[in-house]
Amino acid sequence: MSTQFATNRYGTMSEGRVEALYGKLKEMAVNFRIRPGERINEVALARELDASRTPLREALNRLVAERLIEFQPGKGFFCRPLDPKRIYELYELRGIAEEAAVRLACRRGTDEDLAALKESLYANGLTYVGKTVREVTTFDEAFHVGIAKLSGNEELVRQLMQINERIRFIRWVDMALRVRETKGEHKQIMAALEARDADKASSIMRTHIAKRMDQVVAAVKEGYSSIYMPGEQRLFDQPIPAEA
Amino acid sequence: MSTQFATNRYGTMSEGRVEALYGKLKEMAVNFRIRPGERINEVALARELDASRTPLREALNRLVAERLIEFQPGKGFFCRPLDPKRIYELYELRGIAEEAAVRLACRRGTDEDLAALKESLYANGLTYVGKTVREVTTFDEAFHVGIAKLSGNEELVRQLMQINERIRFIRWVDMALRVRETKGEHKQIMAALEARDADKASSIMRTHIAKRMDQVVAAVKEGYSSIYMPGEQRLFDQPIPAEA
DNA sequence: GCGCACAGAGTTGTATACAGGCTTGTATCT
DNA sequence: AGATACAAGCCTGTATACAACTCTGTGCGC
Repeated sequence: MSTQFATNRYGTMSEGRVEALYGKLKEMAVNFRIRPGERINEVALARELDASRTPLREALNRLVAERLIEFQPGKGFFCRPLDPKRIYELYELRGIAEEAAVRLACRRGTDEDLAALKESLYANGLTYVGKTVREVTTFDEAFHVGIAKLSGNEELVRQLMQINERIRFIRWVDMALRVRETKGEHKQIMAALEARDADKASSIMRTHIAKRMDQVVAAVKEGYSSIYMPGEQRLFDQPIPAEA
Repeated sequence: MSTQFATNRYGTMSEGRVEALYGKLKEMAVNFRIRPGERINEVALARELDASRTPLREALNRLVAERLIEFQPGKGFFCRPLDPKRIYELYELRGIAEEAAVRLACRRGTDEDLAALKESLYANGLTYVGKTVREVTTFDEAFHVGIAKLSGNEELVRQLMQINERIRFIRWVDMALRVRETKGEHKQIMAALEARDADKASSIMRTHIAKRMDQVVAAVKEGYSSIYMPGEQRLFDQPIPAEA
């Protein structure tokens, strides 16, 4: 055999066409490459993604179940809207999941696990200057998911990741405003984890997440026109300047 | 117009074909009408449900995203297996969600809400004798979901319902063994709610759920042959006898 | 007897066609 | 001018066809 990974008929290795489309579409929906509430034209999208409508619709249906896409019988598929109430609820849910996760992590994470997490925190989080908002948010999410993984509960991890996908766009806005606070808070959480202090860890976690909720929701409420720039999302791709 | 609800081309009212199939399939998957791990034959299933493969597959894809059905590219769709670890994790996740829900319910539920919940508890829960396991489990779920609704967080409610679907089959087993304890525990939770005692309510909730986890998981581990009767699920449909 | 190769049937994967709604723009009427 | 009815075009919904792949069972060689 010439290559380690043979490609099958889909051109990918062992991943079905539907899964590939699903991945691309998820990225589009998460990032609001499709505008909030916008109707999806299946034929156009199929052409754009170089696929046929059948697998496209199958992938879209998965996203409907994940609530990244909405569906109205007879009307078709739509991008989910940016709804303040929903975002508030998702932040709250995220808080619930993360608080529980960090408690479980205190109890179940091995010392090696904690060391590895700390390592990655310091490796990734040494500085945010020069990184883009997207990058910093990726690190942030990875840290939180890393904690959740220490809980040992894969379903909890999956649920957290699913919530994250649904609010990631908003978290960019969030992060663009308050990058500078996260690093310190992460260190605090890490310290509480190392001390195996579940109460302290979860309480820091709670305020860490709650702090962000209100102002973000307020921003969305005021009309997302200010935070949602159709087409242009360059803000999130610009490097963060050094402190003033 | 003759009838209040006109039927459209799908034979249902304003519900698309995919949604109808989705509903039927969900029922089949939740109840393990399809056996755990069993491969699904699309043509046969389509004929059985009197549909074509295209919408059937769309519905199945939604269930894949909800983890009630699994999918392997090139192989097809399978019923999810009965996996002890997963069930343990889902029970744990359920505990997390319900604990948070009852805390929020203490804070946000109005007195009228609580009164209505209590009403339904006493209306439904006066006695379990003569009811089937399925019926009792339905009431039980309704009570718990009722609490979650008082949290005001629809996403939390939805998440709880989704977890419930994934463990409902197991909860029948559970319930068949310990119906007699639930009523009292529900009354205790209700009392703590009325006293607006979030700590007490959540702690009762925790033990209420945790109590069930271990033995259920043990039962699944021993091989689900004992709890899963292929074809026959009559146990769950038999009336519960009076106490010995 | 055991293993392997191969053939055939069966099943999945996807493109496509067509029917039926939905949407939108226009023209007409009030 | 504004509202409404209508018609044309567009888009969705699903059936079906066909290609590609998987699985099973048989027969052959060892």
